[in-house]
Amino acid sequence: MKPDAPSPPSPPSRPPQYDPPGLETALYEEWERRGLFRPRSDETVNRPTDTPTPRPYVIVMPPPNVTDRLHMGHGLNLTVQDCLIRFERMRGRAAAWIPGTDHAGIATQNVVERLIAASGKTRFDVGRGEFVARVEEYVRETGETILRQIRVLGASCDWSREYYTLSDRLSRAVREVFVDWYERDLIYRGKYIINWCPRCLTALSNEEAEKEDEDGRLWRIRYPLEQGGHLVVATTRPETMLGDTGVAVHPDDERYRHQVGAMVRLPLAGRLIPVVADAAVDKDFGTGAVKLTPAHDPLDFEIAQRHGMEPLDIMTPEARMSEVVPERFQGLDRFEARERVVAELSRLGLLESAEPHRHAVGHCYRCGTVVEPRLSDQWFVRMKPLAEPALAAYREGRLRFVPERWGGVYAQWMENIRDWCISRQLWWGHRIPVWYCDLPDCQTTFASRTDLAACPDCGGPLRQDEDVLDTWFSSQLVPFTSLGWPDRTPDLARFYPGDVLVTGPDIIFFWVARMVMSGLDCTGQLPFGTVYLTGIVRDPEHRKMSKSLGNGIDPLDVIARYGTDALRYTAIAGAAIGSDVILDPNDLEASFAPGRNFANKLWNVGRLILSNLGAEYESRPLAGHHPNVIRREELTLSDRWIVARCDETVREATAAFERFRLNDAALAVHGFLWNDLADWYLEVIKPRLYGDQPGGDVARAVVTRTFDVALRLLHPVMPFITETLWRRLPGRSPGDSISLAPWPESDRRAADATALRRFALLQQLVGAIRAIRAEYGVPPGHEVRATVATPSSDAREVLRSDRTTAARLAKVSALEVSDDHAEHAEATANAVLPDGTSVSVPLGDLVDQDKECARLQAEVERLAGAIRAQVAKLGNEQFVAKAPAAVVSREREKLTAWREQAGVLAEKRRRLGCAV
RNA sequence: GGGCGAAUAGCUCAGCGGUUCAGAGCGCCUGCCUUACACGCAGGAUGUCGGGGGUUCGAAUCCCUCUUCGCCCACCA
Repeated sequence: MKPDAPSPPSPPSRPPQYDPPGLETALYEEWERRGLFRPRSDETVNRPTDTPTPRPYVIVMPPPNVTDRLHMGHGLNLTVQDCLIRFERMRGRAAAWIPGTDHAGIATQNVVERLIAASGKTRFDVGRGEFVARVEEYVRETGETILRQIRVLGASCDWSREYYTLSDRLSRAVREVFVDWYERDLIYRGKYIINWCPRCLTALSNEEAEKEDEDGRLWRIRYPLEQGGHLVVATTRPETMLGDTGVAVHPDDERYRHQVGAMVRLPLAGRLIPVVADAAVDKDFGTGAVKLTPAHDPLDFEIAQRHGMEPLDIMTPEARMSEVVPERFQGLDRFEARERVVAELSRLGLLESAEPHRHAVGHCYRCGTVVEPRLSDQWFVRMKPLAEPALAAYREGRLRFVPERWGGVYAQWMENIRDWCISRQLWWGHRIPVWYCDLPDCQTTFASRTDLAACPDCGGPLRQDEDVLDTWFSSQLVPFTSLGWPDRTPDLARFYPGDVLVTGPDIIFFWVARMVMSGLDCTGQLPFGTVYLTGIVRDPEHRKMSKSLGNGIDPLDVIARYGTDALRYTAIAGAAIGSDVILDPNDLEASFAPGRNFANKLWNVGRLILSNLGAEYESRPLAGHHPNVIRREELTLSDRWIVARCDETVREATAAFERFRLNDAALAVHGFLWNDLADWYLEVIKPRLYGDQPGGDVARAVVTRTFDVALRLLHPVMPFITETLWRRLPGRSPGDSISLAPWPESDRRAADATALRRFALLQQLVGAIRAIRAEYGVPPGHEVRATVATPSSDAREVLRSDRTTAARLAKVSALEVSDDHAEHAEATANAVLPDGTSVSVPLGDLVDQDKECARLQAEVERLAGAIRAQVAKLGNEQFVAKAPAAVVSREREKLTAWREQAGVLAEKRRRLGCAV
């Protein structure tokens, strides 16, 4: 280091800033330790004794997968739920929000399979018992992670009631439902075409096979007829031809009528297969002739059944060609087989064309592998009977969606519902509670709530079904199983049915619809009355955030850098209800700094207020019969204004929360705290606040009260900083927590239209002078004089009561009131307020007369235009006749005010000697 | 093939059962470290509210249509 290098400038000492992380963790631990998030008992609900105890408020929380790690979707989702639950908790309701985890069959099994794959083994090498034990161990070790991460978000859930979908308690409930439905013939087993994932080696439900449009080809293949000539069939999956059992044409199709009943020599395989007629065939697609592969296509399966064809399964579970196909194809992967088949057909001259064709292809929702339609024995739930009541609940308005449009999506799915394949060829999950007797003479099947050791009919040995249930089978039950169902527990009686479910629209079918159906069927009641669908978190390219795309934002990272409150503020204020939230992973600053800045602003507002209260300060109540009450006459204009604005904000925020408009609530409180309280009120009262000034007590009482109210309004969105500051306000006992503080009530006595109007004038006056100063580059420290002339009584009143305040805020040494707009002989800069109040600031040489004239001229012209338009509007008979009276009179008042203003402007221009 | 949603300041979005609705935050420009806060304060610029029609006294706001994005559903091989 060079010895003579100038020493770097010492960094400016940073004033204390709000530092969230430490505070937040400690606060959460305390909240949880004290059990503040457990629903209050009826006795402790804070309501006046003469009102009935409100019903508990219950949010059904989507249980994250045990293997999940926190992502922004959770961040948005859980914050919304936490806002709602905290709001209702503060309103005095017993608020229950019960967390849990989902065992997540395929997802979890895949994770552990990957782990053992590291040592070169598959689950089959390890064996079922050992494998399940490994998964359990894994879940034991890492399953808590997501729950810890949820706490970091500040989610105020009731951890004393935590559940897990694979616990003994919930497993019992799952069996109860399965056996009940089995006995009522709502569950059946059968051989059908299902979606098969060749990688996960299991069946999937229709919802789990995600359709995506892909560019493929439509091959046209010649099938030689035995009688000579040939038929041309079209297919997107030529390899399946090896499993063809026939060709179908439409019965009315003239082109093929004479060929129905003929036989076709299936190329490559050499088998003879029939041509049949079936109405399910679309004459207009392809060639109008469809090859039938009943074991690998649902439509083909149906047609084949009608024509008594035996399906021919040509693939192994891994989707390789099995031994039923010619030897040279055996063992080939389905896509290799496709190439091989196409190549051979081409060589044989049987390939007519291979045109590009875009069509939907199903993919496994867990691993992305192309699913294979496959004929297999599976368990199904008969959905129609379950769907009818669920559809009725929506139609009759008992089930409501927010935003409403999702109701249509729900209804449409319900109307076209298909049976649900619930068996999975996995090892991780609820084993299907069905046993088969192996004795040839008996062979009975039993579904049982308890494990069976021997055949109840013949005493012979039993074999339990190998499959497990779809994870969503147990998930759909959690609204009531988490509360103890099928037992009639006190929790179930008190907290079921719930009120609201908050989740993403991507699981409406997987979960929401099925909860409604099973809830209605098992308990006779809807599990919740409202479904709030949040938006989806996306990147700037509008892609869904996901680990695989690498475009995700780690909420924990955001929290470490900006604080939980900042994350929550962004999630809530960032977008309206149900609209997607766009976040840029490469620019966290843009997304989260506003929340952090707001928290810091609050922190500093708090510091200013608290540091000026004094140790002995005790707030005087603002209303009521207390002897120390502050009388209305003691309040200044600005006091009355901020109290009125505070009350407006209470009404706005409360209404917004009630209507789920969380962003409106957050922005209303943000605006009040920052613009009204910090930018104006605090600046106004500073002189009264400092030291022992007159009116200091009143100012302290007002600011403390309004700040207290605003903190409570904001608490659902930003729980940590509001708690921290609220606790430091005067009058708090050590055990008080804002999370149990009463939600602010609007107070009619606070409404004060006069104060709102007059303070707005004060703001306009100050703003006008500030603008003039800025325009003419008056040095910040330099005080000017200003003269005000006004026709408005409100303005005169403001000048009477708050002249020194206005003068101070505008940095004016002497704010004079005059009846004469042209009192100053010197050059002045001028402004006219909307109510006609005119402001003149003598700036001597600084003022450019021509510029001033031009400015006024522009203003005059603008006004003149507006007045002309207004005159035309009011002269329009149609308008006067048809528009509401209130609108017409408002427009008249506007015209009067503008004319007044125009008069003042004209006068100004005359006095300044502007050319006309 | 159906259905839905979105198109408003450079960016992310509010406003949409019609008449102070053209807004917020970020960004940008100018000036300020004014003892709560530079994660700040004050002032300022920016938009024929996607295009075109229509209804109306009046439309970003309702209707129709077009364009561009995005999503969901669907057994047309």
